[in-house]
Amino acid sequence: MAKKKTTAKPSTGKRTKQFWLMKTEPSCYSIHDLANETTQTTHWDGVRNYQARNFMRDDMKIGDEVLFYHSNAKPPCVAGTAVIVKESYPDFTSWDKNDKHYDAKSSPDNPRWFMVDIQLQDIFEESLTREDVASLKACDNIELLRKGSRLSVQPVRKAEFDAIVKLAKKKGK
DNA sequence: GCCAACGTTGGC
DNA sequence: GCCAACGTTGGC
Repeated sequence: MAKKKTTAKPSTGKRTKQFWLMKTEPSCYSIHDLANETTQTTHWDGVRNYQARNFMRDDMKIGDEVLFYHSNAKPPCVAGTAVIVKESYPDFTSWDKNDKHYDAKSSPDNPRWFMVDIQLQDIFEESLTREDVASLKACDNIELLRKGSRLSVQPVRKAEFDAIVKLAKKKGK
């Protein structure tokens, strides 16, 4: 019989809530489309980038909060917030031959791509532009504004999330 | 529409 | 394992 390992750290209490930013092109799927869904919830299908997938598959937990970002918009902006309501499960659109993001290497038996469900939390009265975000001291190092950054699912620091929400409320007045 | 920055693919 | 070629992302 194997001896029990004693090196593992004990699991102590709750995980801290994490924050994310998820990009979508509003011409494809906007925050208003999310608002129009039954229970204002949708599954985040179509991500075909490993780093973004790994964040969804491994790190996103129910209750985590999300900045909802409109890319390729005029102007591109943070449009509101959402919350994770279902943790990762296979992206079934990946084995749908008629889907735009079909991947022959993904199958129900061996899924390659994963997604989560998000629910709308808030639509900002005034969206925040990249310039707005850049004006925040707390966002000096935000991934979104890093040169060359293209990740469609990315972690956000709590201080960044809070500062963005705060500015959105101020701007919306 | 342009194009810089990335990520993936595939020959070698 | 290298890296050129190609396709994609996304701001401007």
